[in-house]
Amino acid sequence: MAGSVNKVILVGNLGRDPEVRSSQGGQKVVSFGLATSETWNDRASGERRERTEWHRIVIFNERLGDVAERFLKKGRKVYLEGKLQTRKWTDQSGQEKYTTEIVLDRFGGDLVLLDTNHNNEGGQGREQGGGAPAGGDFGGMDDEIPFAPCFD
Amino acid sequence: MAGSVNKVILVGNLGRDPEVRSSQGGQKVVSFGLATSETWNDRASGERRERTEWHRIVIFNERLGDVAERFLKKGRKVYLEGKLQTRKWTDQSGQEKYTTEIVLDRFGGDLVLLDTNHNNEGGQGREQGGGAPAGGDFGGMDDEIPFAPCFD
Amino acid sequence: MAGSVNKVILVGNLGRDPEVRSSQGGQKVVSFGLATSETWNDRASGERRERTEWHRIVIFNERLGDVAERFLKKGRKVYLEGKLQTRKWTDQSGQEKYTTEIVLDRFGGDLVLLDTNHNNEGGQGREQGGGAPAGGDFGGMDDEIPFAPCFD
Amino acid sequence: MAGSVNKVILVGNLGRDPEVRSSQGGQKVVSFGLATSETWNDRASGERRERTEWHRIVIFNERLGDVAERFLKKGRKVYLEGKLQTRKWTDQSGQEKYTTEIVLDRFGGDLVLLDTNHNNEGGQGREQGGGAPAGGDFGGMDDEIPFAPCFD
DNA sequence: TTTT
DNA sequence: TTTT
Repeated sequence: MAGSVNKVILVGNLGRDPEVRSSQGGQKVVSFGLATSETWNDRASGERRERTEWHRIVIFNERLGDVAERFLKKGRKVYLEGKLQTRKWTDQSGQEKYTTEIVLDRFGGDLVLLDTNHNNEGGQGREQGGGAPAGGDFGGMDDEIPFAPCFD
Repeated sequence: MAGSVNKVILVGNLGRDPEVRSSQGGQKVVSFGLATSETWNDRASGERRERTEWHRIVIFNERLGDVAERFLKKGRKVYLEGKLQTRKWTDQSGQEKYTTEIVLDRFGGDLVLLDTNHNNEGGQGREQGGGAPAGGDFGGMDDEIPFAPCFD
Repeated sequence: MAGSVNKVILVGNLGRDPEVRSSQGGQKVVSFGLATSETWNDRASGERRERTEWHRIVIFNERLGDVAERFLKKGRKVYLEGKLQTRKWTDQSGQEKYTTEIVLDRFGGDLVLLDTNHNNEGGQGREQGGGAPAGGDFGGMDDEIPFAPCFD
Repeated sequence: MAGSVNKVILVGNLGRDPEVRSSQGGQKVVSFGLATSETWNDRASGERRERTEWHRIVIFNERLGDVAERFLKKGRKVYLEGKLQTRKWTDQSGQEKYTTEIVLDRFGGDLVLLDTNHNNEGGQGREQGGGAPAGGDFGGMDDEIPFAPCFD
């Protein structure tokens, strides 16, 4: 189809430790559920509302699967890039069902750990705080750059 | 869950003309199926392979719904940004089913037409589409999936 | 130009506290430098290398500017969505210069705080750990969903 | 800085045919200017306004460079994914300057052609472009900007 | 420089 | 159902 894009970008938290399995071809496959949530004020009642969305993540990509297996744990926050894929399957009663997953495979995908200072259950293993980058100016860029004008 | 992101970016082609309905609240809702495809060379056979993925798009956003209703037609290519949302519903036999949709609502979403010079076979710049098929089953997905409810 | 997209997605750390100013129109404008970094193994030497990139962020969007002013601090990690914009300006010696910024304005942009448990310098104000979502299954999705097959 | 993301997503049109050069290491490098534009209604006057933004694209990625060299031409519309990178260079008068580019390299990037049926004025499906202008000044930006060095 |  |  000459040019299409299928991309999902998520930042969320793992609901459980990842599951690691092997595909038919002996390839490692890592999967987990990832939660995102959004909050808003209900228009009618004015009440604060929240909705959590669960996403099925499936990693066929070798390198990213290794990262996931080693570093991802229940509760950790992660940035993730993949593609949408819907599979058909048949349940025990013979019913056809569809499941949509976010897939990271050899053709694409990305995985970035966002909370390296994650305290474990035990509480020790705390890493040093803050992700403050060294330096901290505008990267050596000219300080005399004038204030950004306002368009419109 | 302080800080999550749920974003889908698609470039694909509409399988049919959009369907326009009204939600319980009288709000316009526009929906359609969008196809993306990827091609690759099979590792074993070396053959060229292709896989088409169908996405259910649901637009609650007023402005984008208007754009979709007026300009989107079967076959047109579009860039689209939304969020993933999975709904549970019950079919006629009482079976619970889940459907994942890409939602554009008042909290976000984007829609960009990519082929404004859409020429048909005839070539004379006629906007195509014709008798928009009443159906709209979204890629073989169950046709009895109920109308997407409106959140908020 | 019938259909274009200009989008930047960054996850990085603030180099300094945000600066807050007012535009000509009395509108609040918040700006800061954001650092991203990438690491890789040098092909020749095999050494681990790192490169930090600094981005100039400018927020014209009212709501997001408020969020930035109240919650963003030096060192904090943030997910951010904006567009690229290059401005021409003239320095004191009359030289023309160009600066590229990531702009969040009333037409778009997003800002998500990623480290709510950020320890401040003083160390107090620590919030409770972990962003582990409640529940933690695949969101009520059917547990009998079979293992994802491997494509290709 | 444990975990950062630097991603640019653009859909735009090439201002000229791509330039192809070789880096110090003999690697092919393809570059071009890409235009995006946005239109809006001015709040005060109500007038329709348009702003075009020019982006410098630099492709170090071998596979994508080949695609760009073979298929991209002046005027073509393309979806493109890369990362932001700002380079410092010194002009002939010894002035330090900075240039921000969107880079696609071996670590990432994507390129999708969006108008394969690109018809020229003549209409007979001829790929356009003609005598690719030797210039290539990227949106009025300084023509003396030196060739982008190759990292790694 | 593109495009509508 | 689209598209090449």
